[in-house]
Parts: sequence; structure tokens; C-alpha cells
Amino acid sequence: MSVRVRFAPSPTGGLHLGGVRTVLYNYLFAKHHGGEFVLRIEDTDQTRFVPGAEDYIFNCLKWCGLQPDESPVHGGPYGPYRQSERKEMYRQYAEKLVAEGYAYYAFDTKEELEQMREENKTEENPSPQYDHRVRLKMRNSLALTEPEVKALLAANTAHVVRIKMPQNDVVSFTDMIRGEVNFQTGLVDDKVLLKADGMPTYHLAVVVDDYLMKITHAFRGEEWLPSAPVHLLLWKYLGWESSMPQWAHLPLILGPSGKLSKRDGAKYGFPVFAMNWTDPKTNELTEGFFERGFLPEAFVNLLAVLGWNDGTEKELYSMDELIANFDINRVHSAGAKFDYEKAKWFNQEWIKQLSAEQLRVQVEGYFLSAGIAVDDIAKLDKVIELVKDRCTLLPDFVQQAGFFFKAPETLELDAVKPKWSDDKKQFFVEYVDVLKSVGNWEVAAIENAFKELAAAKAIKPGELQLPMRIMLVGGKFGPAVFQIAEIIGKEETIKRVEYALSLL
RNA sequence: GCCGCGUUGGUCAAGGGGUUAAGACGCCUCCCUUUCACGGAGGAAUCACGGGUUCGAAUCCCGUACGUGGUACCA
Repeated sequence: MSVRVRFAPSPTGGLHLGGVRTVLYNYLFAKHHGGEFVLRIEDTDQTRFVPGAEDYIFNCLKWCGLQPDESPVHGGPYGPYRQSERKEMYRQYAEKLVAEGYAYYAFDTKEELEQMREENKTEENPSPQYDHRVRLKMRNSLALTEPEVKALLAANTAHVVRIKMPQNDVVSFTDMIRGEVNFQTGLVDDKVLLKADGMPTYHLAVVVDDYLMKITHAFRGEEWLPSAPVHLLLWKYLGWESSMPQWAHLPLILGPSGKLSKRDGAKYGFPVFAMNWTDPKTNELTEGFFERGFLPEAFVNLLAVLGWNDGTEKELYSMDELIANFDINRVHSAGAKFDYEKAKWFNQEWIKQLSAEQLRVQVEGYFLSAGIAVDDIAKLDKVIELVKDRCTLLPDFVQQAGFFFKAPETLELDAVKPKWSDDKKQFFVEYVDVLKSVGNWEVAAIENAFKELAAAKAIKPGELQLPMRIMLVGGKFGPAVFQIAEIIGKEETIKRVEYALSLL
């Protein structure tokens, strides 16, 4: 049977690191086994609908190169892929469970539930559950008589369907990452399966949809582990046990102080979402890796090895290499703290690894938004190749290479002035004349002329190189000066030197 | 509180009874480079704690501590 996995986000906001990594592991596992990766939208909570969130998720996946084989926009044989559009499919299963005694109707109002929690609340038990200890005291089809229940139902009384968790049972399963995990059913509450509005909760929906969509392996975040016994029981009660997927609960990605939250981004200065997300209600912007100047190759790479390794020392992987090497059994069971410094290192490595041609479009984009026009693609490629070793994030190219296309607006003259002298000024005045007569404009000629003149004036060339650099570049950075002079051309070199001289 | 999961340098981590306990990021020193990087050579830094089991424990078992998640008609 072909491998089928799914990622099931709820479209309520930005897609953060952990979410992308969950998609990634799903995707890698599916592709490694030649299977399908399904994207299902879990939008059963109508109160949390956020416009734009679904499109946003697709954009992020596209940027990351993690395209689903089946989804609301890609289609597929098991649709619809939006749970809100599958609403009618769930009720029958909930009813079946009630009919067979595995679930029951509950008519408790919000107020009644609150009251129950309030009354049972003690210091020892700050969050009382709706479970076997209280269910017979509540207003549900277990506690009420049959005529009472029928009457309530006939009167269209708002009600939910809850699972009836066994009082004394142990549910266990083998997690692909953690091994055997056990739960005592009596400690788990009677989760709502079908809400009063007819929508299923996550618990019913995952089981029904995973079954209907023929999912073979279910990977999700560790936060789902505590409700796993509910899902296991549902598979069993619905009679689908033999087609239950294999589970893997992925470790959490932590921030500098505990669970990674979008607040950490603002607080510690690093992005936590894949792409920029602006909350339509609060207008609050949470920064994304894309906008920060990360390459998708690097983003995927760093996420892949945050919690997984193939047992070798390899750390840099292309998507194809990840697909070839990924093994869910080698995923760590412990949560991993996200390290932005290392994330930047991955990006730097990928910038070094990609060719100028592969970086060109993105670099040009940053140039354009910085007001730098690029007229010559061959020149751009040459420049990218020359400076990419000193760029960590894509916007760094503006600083590191912008001066090849546009004269620096400000010169860091403070780096020159302390050691400036009339002799040095005279040197540059004469050097400009020499440059004007250089016929063969290339590094060797420019550099030799420089050194010869310096020797003639008995000034160490090294002391003149920094001023020269500031004149051409504006600051103390960039590739070899004469290399820069060659690329920006004779006319421009002379122009920049003369301009700088006018300021000194 | 209860339940689940976890715990190897600051961070990511390999190793799963006998190792000088890999490697990477970051940090420090030096070399290269008369800029900044890249690159190269070194360095500091680790098995949470306590009991077992064993000739021998980072590795297996139990307990404790700590972290983290769950305990919603949210996912």
C-alpha cells in the first residue's frame, strides 16, 4: 500500500517554524517512500476563522518548495480537503458511536459546565474534567432517562456528542519516535466529538478524515500526545483499527525561554514565521524568514536538522538529499531550542553554495528596493560571485555589492583622516593622472601603477590602500580594491577618487 | 494538582554496557589577508542528581529534580 501522509493546519494565523518542520517531515517521509503528501485544512472552529490565513499557508509552502499532492487548491480523489466542506460526513459516525454505547449526547450549557468546574475545583485539582467521576451528575444521555433524552432531542435542544472514556482501561501504542506509550483511560476526559453547531472537533475529524483519506502515517506535534488515547479508541470503536495509521509525535521547537512563540521573535530579534504575517484584526506584524533574507534552501535545511540527523556528520542538505536520507525513526524525541545564530550560518553556507545565476533574481530584488539599478547582468553575476562569501543574509548584498552599481552616498572619512597627509593627498592627485593614461584597464595594470607610484613617493602601499578603498566603496569592507576598480571602470574610479579628494 | 513526554558543552547533536565522549554553531587564540569576509591551525566548554544492576554505566532499572506539553463545544 502506498504511503500517504497529511499536514492539517488550522487557518488561524501565521505558520511558524514548528509547523513548517512538521510539513517538512511529512513531505520528506512521503517522498522518500514514493507516497503522497496531502494538505487538509482543519477549519472546524468557525469562531477562529481568519481571512487570508489559508492563502498564506499555501504561499509559505510554495516558497519552501513543499507542494502538496492533494489539497483544496491542488484537488485530489479524496476531497473535499477543507473540513468545513465535509461537515455532513461526520455526524453519522458520531451517531454510530452513540448507538453503540461508545459516546453519548450531552445537553449541558456553557454555564452548567462552568458551574461543574467551579464546584469541583480544589487546590489539589485546579482543572476538573468532564469524566467518569462527574458524567452521571450532568445533563446527558447517560444520566437522563430515555424519555427525557428523546424529548430534549425532539425539541431540538442544543447538544454535543462526547466520547465515553472507559473508567479502567489502558490504551497503548507504539510511536515511531518514542516507542511504546501508555495511557490510563480513566484519567482522560470525555472529549466532545461533535459540537453543538454540528461541526466535529479535531478529535472526531482527524480520525474520520485520516480513515477516509487513507492516511498511512500520522505525524503531528508532541502537544497532541495527551489526546492520542481518544483517537486510538475512536479508531477502535469505529471498527477501523486495522487501517489505523502509524503515529509519530514530533518534538517541540523551543524558544530561548520555553515554548517558541511569535512573541519571542520580537523579543529576541529573529523571525519565527516562514513569511511575514499581519494579523488582520490587530494589524500586528510577525516577521518571516523570507523577508529577513533567508533562502528557502537554507530554511528547509536548518529545519530538517533541528531534531533529525542521519548519523553522519553531514549538515548541509539539498531537498533531494533530504528526501533520500530522511528517516523518521532517527528523529529526536526531545524538544530542541531554536538557535538563530546557527540558522544564519546555514543561510551563509547556502549563499556560498549557490551560483550567481541562482542568486541573481533575489539579489536584484533587494537592489531594486534599495534604489540601485542593475543594467548589466553579466556584471551582476561577476559581482555576486565576488562578494557572496561575505553575505549572511540576502540583504547583505546591498551593502556588500551596491557600490559596484552606485557610488557610495557617504564616505567613512573618519577612517582616513587621522593618518591623512599632504603627501598622501598628492599621491592620489598624481595617481588620477596615471590612471587616465592606463590603456589596459585591468587589475594588474591598476595595481602596478599604484605600487610604482607609491614606491616613487616612498609611501607604503598598504597605507594608501585603505584610503583608496574608502574612496571607491565608502567603508572598510568589500573585495580587493583593485578588483573593484576594474569592475566599476576607469571613468567611475577616477570620478570617485576625485570626489573623495574634494572632501579631504 | 493530575497525566504524558523529555533531560549528552551556552545551542544543535553523535554515541545506546568497556570511546582520550565525535562533529557543527557560537566564543577565544594564532595563521592567511595592509579592509571586511572566506579559508586554515589550535583552545575553553558536556553525560541533571541520587540510588541500584554489573567486573565495568553517558548507555539498563527505580526514584528525585528540572523542563515542556495536555488537562476547552481551540487546533
